[in-house]
Amino acid sequence: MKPRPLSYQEENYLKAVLKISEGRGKKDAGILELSRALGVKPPTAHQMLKKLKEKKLVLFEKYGKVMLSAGGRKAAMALVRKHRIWETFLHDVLKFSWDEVHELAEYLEHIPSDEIINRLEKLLGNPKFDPHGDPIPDVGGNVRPAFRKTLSMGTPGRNYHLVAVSDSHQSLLQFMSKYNLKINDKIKYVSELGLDGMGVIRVRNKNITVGSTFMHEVKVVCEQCMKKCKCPDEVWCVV
Amino acid sequence: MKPRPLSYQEENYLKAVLKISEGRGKKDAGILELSRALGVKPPTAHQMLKKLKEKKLVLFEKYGKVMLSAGGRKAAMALVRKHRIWETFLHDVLKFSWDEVHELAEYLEHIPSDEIINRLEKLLGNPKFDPHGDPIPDVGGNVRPAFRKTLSMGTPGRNYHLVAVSDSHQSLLQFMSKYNLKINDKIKYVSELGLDGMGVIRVRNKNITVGSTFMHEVKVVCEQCMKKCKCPDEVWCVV
DNA sequence: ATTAAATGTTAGATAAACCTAACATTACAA
DNA sequence: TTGTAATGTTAGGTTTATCTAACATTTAAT
Ligand SMILES: [Mn+2]
Ligand SMILES: [Mn+2]
Ligand SMILES: [Mn+2]
Ligand SMILES: [Mn+2]
Repeated sequence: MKPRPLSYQEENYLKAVLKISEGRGKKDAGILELSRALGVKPPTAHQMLKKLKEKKLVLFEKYGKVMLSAGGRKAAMALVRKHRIWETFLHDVLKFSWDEVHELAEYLEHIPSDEIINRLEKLLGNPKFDPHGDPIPDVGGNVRPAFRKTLSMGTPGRNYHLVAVSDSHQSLLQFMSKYNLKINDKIKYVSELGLDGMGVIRVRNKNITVGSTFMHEVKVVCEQCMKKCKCPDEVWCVV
Repeated sequence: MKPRPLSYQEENYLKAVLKISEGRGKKDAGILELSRALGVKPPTAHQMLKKLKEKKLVLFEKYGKVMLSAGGRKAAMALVRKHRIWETFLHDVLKFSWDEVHELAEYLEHIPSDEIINRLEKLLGNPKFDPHGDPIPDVGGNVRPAFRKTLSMGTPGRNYHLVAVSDSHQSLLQFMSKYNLKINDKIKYVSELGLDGMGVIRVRNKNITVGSTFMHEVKVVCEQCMKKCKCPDEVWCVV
């Protein structure tokens, strides 16, 4: 077995930098955020990031923030592509539920083969989105920009399309299964409750009271924007 | 991500002990053989085997040979099952050729999920053999005993069924593709050439001269034994 | 029975990825 | 503007899996 170009952990760190630095309007990542996301202590993340800087995969100055280099971004995107194609395979072909696929894909994404991924993609009919509604990068690492906001950023009274959910929040995913909420459902943001960030939504003529996690993790696009995005508060999310 | 019960390498060592100790009539494995099979130096293998002995996965006395404990054998068999089911998936569903699947399965076999394997098995129609003709252990880790010998152990003049090939010998697998030789082909062992272990076989009314690797790596069952195995020189192979 | 070759063991070193404890810098709020 | 909280850095240690060099035992051939 030939040595991998990047270690298992190097890949995970690059993916974490991508997720944090390009999430909800941000453009760089701090060591502390990274260490939390990766479940390690700050000095561990710091050491790894210094190594990735040596390898020219990240841009990172002393006491500064971290960004991906072109090469680092390409590697991270390749990982996201693998992750989402595996999730789609597990969901569509092996019939795992959407709260089960993320954890398994965390392992499968590190299998060092682009060819498996390309063949799976074809087998699945070239899907553009994974089971959680997140866009699947193409072979070149490009994602079609996905504009969306969290429900908590929405305006009570308006109609939205539920386009994506957090892929790693098990209990949220199970809550949604229970109420039969799915990607692409039309939902109305009825009202804010003003208590613990809760709110009320209306789906298929039934009101559902949802909690703070739902409000912050579920991503929506407002009806007008389905055709032409122009709301200033909808953010491009890669991950 | 929860810690694995066994590390990636511990799994590989157990599989190597299984392959060597239960291959062609043997019942234990030496440190030197193991180190060669694993591509490490003898002290490395020695150290790991001591650790596996602590964990009660192998039986191993000072200056003695290595055998699997019941627990170690179960873990090793689980790995072989995963390996062969992944190989079958890659071959049957993703259409990889039989010389490509082994290397990829070396990675996939370590994905820590029994459920993926069970669902793949069902998807594939509960196959009993992998693309190289090797038997797939069931959920309990049992393999149906497979009696077979190498062509070099055969008798010139007799008819055989080609039942299995080495899964890791790329050039042999490519040679066989070239001559359109497949699992389950009926072949006649025409003659021994007495030079470099070469021989001549006859398949579909055409003679093919084959080399030493072919003679030693291709496994066959003689026609009579297809129904009832009784040749004393046919050996039970798990791996 | 002796000796040489093959095989196995020990000791000590290294690299990767993690840790804790202590220290340094930056950000921001009073 | 200055002090505290948040964030980042350094130093030094641990574990796992690897290595080399030296030594010990077993096996097999003379
Ligand atoms: Mn995911
Ligand atoms: Mn996803
Ligand atoms: Mn194989
Ligand atoms: Mn095989």
